[in-house]
Amino acid sequence: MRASERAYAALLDEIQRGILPPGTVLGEVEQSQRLGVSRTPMREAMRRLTADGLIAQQSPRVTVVTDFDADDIRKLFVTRRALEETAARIAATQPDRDVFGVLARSFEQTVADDEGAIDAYYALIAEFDAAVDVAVDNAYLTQGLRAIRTHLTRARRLARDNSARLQMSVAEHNLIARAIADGDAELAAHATHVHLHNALTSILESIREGSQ
Amino acid sequence: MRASERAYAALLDEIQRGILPPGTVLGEVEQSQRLGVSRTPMREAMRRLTADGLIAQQSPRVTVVTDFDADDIRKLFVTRRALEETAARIAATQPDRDVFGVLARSFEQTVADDEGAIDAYYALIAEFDAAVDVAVDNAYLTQGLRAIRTHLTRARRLARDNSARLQMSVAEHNLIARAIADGDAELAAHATHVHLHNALTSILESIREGSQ
DNA sequence: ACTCACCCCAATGTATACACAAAACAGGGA
DNA sequence: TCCCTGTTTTGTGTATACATTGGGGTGAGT
Repeated sequence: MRASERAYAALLDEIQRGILPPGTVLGEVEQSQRLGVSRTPMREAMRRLTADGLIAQQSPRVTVVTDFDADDIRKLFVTRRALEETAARIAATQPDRDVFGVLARSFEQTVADDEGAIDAYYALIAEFDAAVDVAVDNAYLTQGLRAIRTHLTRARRLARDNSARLQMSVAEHNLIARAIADGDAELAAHATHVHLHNALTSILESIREGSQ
Repeated sequence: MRASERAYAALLDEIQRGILPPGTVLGEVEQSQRLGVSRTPMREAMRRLTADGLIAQQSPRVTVVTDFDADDIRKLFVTRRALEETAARIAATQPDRDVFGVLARSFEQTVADDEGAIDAYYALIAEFDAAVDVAVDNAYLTQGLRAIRTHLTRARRLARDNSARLQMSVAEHNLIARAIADGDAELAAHATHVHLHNALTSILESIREGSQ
């Protein structure tokens, strides 16, 4: 693996996990020494993170981890809704819908095991997202969704999901996947809308609780 | 201006204008010598263009200008519709709508001078886009729109606009701006949808004619 | 004549030295 | 004591040298 890529992956992970909290100053020399690469690949990694919006140049000399609060999450979900509703509609309209039938069945089975299945759940979501990316067959849309997901990971961390919400989320995804499999574009879009509304509500509530 | 930025701007412009057509191989050394910068800033510029989707690493050793055909334009407009309808809705919902009233009047006046006003027209569009960016106050949405506009410039070049279409486009923008100014979110969204439909149709037709 | 292996070359990836600029600090004057 | 100015320091921007890897070409062997 290339050094620039290692540096990018490492910083991305640390920002998403909150190990590098918002406002943290990232010096090129400091970070490159810490991660054992030279400045060149570190610069490349930091430019990528800047493009992603995870870090920003506060002034010509100081780069910091960008802020990410409840208001950002609301704005993120506005954009997410626009892209995912469109994606769901397209996925339901195109012919290769069999995968979503399989995914729907997977979601049904996931309902069974309720405890400690968080990782399995997120893995299934990732699989679903990947299937959507293939189905929409649209680099521009996929690119936008990828950006959203990058930030979404930060949001997920701020809000520890409770098991009840997870159960609901699985059921919602099941509905979306089934709607796509059935070729019902309207239902797929509306189910996506509802899912995102519930997810946002749950996240914001979880954050409000956490900050008390 | 920094060297990396000059290189980025130069390559971006050349790709958008078609001076560097799709498939053109871009070697780091070759391009850096041509533009009078060293490899380091040229690499940075090329990485940015890669993130933008304007160039791509075909293999580990060869980077080329990405392809951009009618099908790409269709996919671009699907994504554009999702983002711009959302943006229009938000702009119409928020309080600072006065600018759009001013813009609407500008569009009305632009209808008058029909010949050679292409540059003025595009300048006005850019002003409108900037106003939307401010109005939505959403970095994620703005970021997505920015990416779309980058590619849109390539589409515009493929399709030479005719004066009749320009007249219609101005009228459509006028309606959108007025709808936003009036706080009519639904009309703003639907007018945007119609505008994008017409714009796409016109572009695809223009390309079909050109390839004959 | 065709194929496979080895070598060479060319292009990218990385490290580092130098240039430049901005911010912090210290010193002196008001 | 505060402010202004000059200097020092520190960090980014750029150039270049070195490392590494992948591809192509040439040679020999079958």
